[in-house]
Amino acid sequence: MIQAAPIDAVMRALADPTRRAVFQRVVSTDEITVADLTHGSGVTQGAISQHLKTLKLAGLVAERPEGRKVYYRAEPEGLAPLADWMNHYSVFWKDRFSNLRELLKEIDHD
Amino acid sequence: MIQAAPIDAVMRALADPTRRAVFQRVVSTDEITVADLTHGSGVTQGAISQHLKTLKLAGLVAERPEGRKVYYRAEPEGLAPLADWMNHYSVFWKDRFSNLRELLKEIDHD
DNA sequence: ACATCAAATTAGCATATACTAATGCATTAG
DNA sequence: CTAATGCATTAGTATATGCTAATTTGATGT
Repeated sequence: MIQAAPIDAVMRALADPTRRAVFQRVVSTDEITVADLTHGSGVTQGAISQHLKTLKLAGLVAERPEGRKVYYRAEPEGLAPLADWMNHYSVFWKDRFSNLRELLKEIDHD
Repeated sequence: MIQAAPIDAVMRALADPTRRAVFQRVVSTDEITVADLTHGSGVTQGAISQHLKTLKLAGLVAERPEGRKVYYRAEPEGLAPLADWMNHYSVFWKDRFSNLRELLKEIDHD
């Protein structure tokens, strides 16, 4: 091990395909319960809870307990370390900026 | 395991801090040999070779053998899967676009 | 030819990780 | 109060991973 920065937690959290899939499902919904995430995930509820814990520690998701359910939502700022890291290599992906360019236009018109 | 896409190889390759450090050193130079990468890395030459192999399989570096040395260089397009993945969540990092905005200006003036 | 050097590969080991099954802990329903 | 529900946590296990030390492979130098 060489460092233990936030980028580390983020990259480790997103390295696992199952966990990345969980994150994507959380992102694609406003809020979603553990039970709903478990359905169709291919793993047990316990595994989902473990993945959510990892994502939470990485700052990628947040929870909102309600009764005996717990709703999870994506945490936008959690991706910041990764965005910053990418930014550092941005000269590399100049050619892939078409979408971003469009996005910037949208932001400008907000 | 749920999938085995290129994003998977890239994320796994960049998940390890030591390997990420190797990549950064490769990026920061035009070309660099295994021996040079080994110096100051804190791990053995064998370990560095292993990390380079992983990075190569992920498409993040390329090699140029010359005599008994092998020069490694960064492979820009290897980051494309990660850039695309980030792009998918771009609505999340709207607020972190200042640098990109500057970069786009530079590109526009090329 | 022989020794040396650079890098890749291998075997072995220790740790980390992803998972399941089982259990624990609140909360709600009857 | 008791049972059931939703989620977290734990123990245990199998596999993956990162590392070292040693060896192999290939190229250069003497």
